[in-house]
Amino acid sequence: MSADNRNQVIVRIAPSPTGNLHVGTARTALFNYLFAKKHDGKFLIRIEDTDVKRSEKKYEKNILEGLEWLGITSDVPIIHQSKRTEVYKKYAEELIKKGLAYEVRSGEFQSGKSTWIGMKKAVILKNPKREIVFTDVIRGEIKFEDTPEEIVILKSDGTPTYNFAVVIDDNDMGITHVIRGEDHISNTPRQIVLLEALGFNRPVYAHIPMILAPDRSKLSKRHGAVSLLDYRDNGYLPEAMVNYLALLGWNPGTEQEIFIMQELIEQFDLGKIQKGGAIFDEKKFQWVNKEHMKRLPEAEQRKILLKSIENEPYIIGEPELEPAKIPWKKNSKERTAELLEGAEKIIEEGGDLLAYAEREGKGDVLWPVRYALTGAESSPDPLTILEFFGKEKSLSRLKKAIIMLKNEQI
RNA sequence: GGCCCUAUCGUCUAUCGGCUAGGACACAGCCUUCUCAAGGCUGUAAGCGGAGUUCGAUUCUCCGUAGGGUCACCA
Repeated sequence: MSADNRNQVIVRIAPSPTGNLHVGTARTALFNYLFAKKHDGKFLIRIEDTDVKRSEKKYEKNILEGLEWLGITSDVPIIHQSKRTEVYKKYAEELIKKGLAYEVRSGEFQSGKSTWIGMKKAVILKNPKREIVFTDVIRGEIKFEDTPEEIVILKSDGTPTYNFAVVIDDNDMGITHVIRGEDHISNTPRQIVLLEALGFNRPVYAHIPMILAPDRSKLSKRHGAVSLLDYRDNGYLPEAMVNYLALLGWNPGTEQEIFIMQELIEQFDLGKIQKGGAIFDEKKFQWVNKEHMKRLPEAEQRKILLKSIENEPYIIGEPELEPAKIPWKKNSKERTAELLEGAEKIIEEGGDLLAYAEREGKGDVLWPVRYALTGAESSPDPLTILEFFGKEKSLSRLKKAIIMLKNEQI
């Protein structure tokens, strides 16, 4: 490990604004954030927007909004690579002067598939093939047989290539630990080549495993919500997302499963990160969300509950009732009709339905009322639905159920 | 295909050579008349294969197998 422990820890998340914030990126950001806070270091956000064709402001906005939703914010103003073009050029010129790099007209560059662009020149670093070895905090020693003989550092349009920009920025910003996705392992040797050419120090590397789809393939749009803010829009708690994401690929070695951010910061340990990829399990995430929900004040829970049923089919459309399902357990249709009529009266008068249910038998009253209102096997409790619908809509649904029961009796 | 990474219940994982392999989610069954969600209890379920090291391997080494990543003037 080459980092100097006396120095303050500085880490970063470096997303490129070419799509919405992905759960994988969010977790990488979280691990960086936890590590920084744990060691009283700094966490910063750098937008890698050197690809002008694919970068869009709306994606940048989405990414920043998603991170903020999770409570992950940059300790310094957000950096944009697109504003640092001159810096990269200067370093490239330096390399040319030292004889380590050379300019080439696009047509002369043979190993790329690209066709010719114009009269501008790209800059390429010369590199003797050699073995590169580095230490990864999570995986130990990683050895690469060789490195490419030519590495493009400046594109013909004057913008830096990814690897070049990363190495320069990480150095200029004093990044001590590069914590990123496993998909960057194969970039590491060429970044080391570049950083050595520039005379920089190596950061400590930690490559965290990927988040996988249920079929162990790469997580993508066809697997449902991979955009982080979709979860927010579906009513999930940011605390739950932080908790679940942290547990995907990491655990403190105890049996604790529910954490708040502060606890994660205290217990986080890079060395305890898993090596293999992990599947994002929607079901377990829901459970984590539920656990966090329980910790909320009741009024808050109720608000979220009401919002979450907004789009249920039984709320939007008319429920289709099955007469046989209206009575509670073994209760008779006649008795159930009576009780529903009783409930109807109470609702009309604005009386206390719960008190009525307690008098007549909770299940016998509450089940048919709830079922009459929703037609669903499971839903929030009838009192909540009642509040949601209001008197008029509730009464009309109750009447339908009563008529249905009576017709059945004949 | 080359290079690289990985491999414990269906899923997330514990185990840092001694295991009757533990927990959680999911699933199944039972209980709970404060409806449903919930809650409680119980149960089913795992060390990829083959060598080696060792008194002893899930744990260490090698080979195989499988999965993943990466091979751009994208990031």
